[in-house]
Amino acid sequence: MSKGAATREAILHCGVEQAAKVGLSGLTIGALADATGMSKSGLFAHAKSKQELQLRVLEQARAEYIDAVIRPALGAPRGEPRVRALFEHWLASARDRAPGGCLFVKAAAEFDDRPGPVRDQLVKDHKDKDDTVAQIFSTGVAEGHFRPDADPYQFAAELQSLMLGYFHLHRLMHDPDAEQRLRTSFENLLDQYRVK
Amino acid sequence: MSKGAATREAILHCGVEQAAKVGLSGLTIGALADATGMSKSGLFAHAKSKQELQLRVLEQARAEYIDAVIRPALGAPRGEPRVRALFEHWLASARDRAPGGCLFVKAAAEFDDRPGPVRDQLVKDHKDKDDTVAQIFSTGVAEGHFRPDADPYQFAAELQSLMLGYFHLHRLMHDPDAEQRLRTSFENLLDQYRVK
DNA sequence: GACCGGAACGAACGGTCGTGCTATTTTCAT
DNA sequence: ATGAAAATAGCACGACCGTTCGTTCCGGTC
Repeated sequence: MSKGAATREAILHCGVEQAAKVGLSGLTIGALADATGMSKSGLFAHAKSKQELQLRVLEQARAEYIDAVIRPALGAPRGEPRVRALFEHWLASARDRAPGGCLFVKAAAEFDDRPGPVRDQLVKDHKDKDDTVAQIFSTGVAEGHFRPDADPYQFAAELQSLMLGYFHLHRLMHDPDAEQRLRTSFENLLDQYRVK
Repeated sequence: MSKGAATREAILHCGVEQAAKVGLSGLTIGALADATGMSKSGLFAHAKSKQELQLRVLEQARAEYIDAVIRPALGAPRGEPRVRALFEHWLASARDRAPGGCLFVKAAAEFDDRPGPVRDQLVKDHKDKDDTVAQIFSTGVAEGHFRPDADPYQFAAELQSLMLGYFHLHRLMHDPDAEQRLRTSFENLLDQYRVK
């Protein structure tokens, strides 16, 4: 790997970390330069603009999420086990990411009212994730684990809601019961969709 | 009402509006001064610091939330009707607040990793809200509408999750089905807790 | 050894931020 | 009507923002 590519990777890694703490808007060129031990201008040369940097960081976060959550889940057996694997990896990646919560949650709150390329990319990423979750759930329907009349996208939306609630309880409220509450809700959710 | 109190009220009203768009951190003295037709220093004189301004805006938003959601809900008959009233007013205040979503949602995402008075106040406000929701739900248990072994705070957490999910779908994804999905989830939630 | 292209640096720019200080205007009780 | 008090404006500051520019350093090529 060339020198430039290596530092660019380091920059993005630090960028995701910092953005998870202070958001994509709070992400600052100077602070990121300090964190990577570079000069502001040296770092800036790797991204033509701050917006470009935000998009790159978002792309990196997406890749990390896929590696940590989606891909491992797809390794589990089709149907409910795969849905459970998705849940467990999602929860683990959310719980253990310290400090700073999920970058996507923060970015979603930041950009839901700011049109532009960053927002567009964010919407696209979330759509992709919803598609994937819905498709994973569908294998559960095909396997006969879940009711055939279930709406996979309704499930995806409800699972997303639960995760958002968990983030809220865990990161803002520092509620020690956050994980237990999430697990309870998740089991209830599965019960709802399971074939009786 | 004295002149000063009037403008202070106008400032806070504009402040809540602006903070709902760009967040409590994105809230800027200069922009707020422009919005209210004042000079930066003139407006600044009303708040000793930006942090103080953030706290005042938060206080104002809390008051508006109580007026728009909590108080009307408490006017409904005890039990499930009151829970439903809470839900409807909450949804209405979230749906019709345009533009900019719920200030508390944005602020929660912004400050979950920034210790300080603002975060403390935010946690306190959310705790108060959870207490109120749990207590409203409890009247449903007392009335025999909900299962006596139900955990009111689990219900509060799940309702909060649903609202967060709705915000996500509605404000970021612009999903036209957001409200329908929320209503479906809410009915499922009530079913879960209802006495069979 | 001369040369070259990429990588990083330091300094500086224009702009905006929050925040003080000092006038000036406006309000209001007497 | 008048004088004290409150409200607002004007101005300047230091800090930090994203961005640009010229320069330097370093590894590989002829």
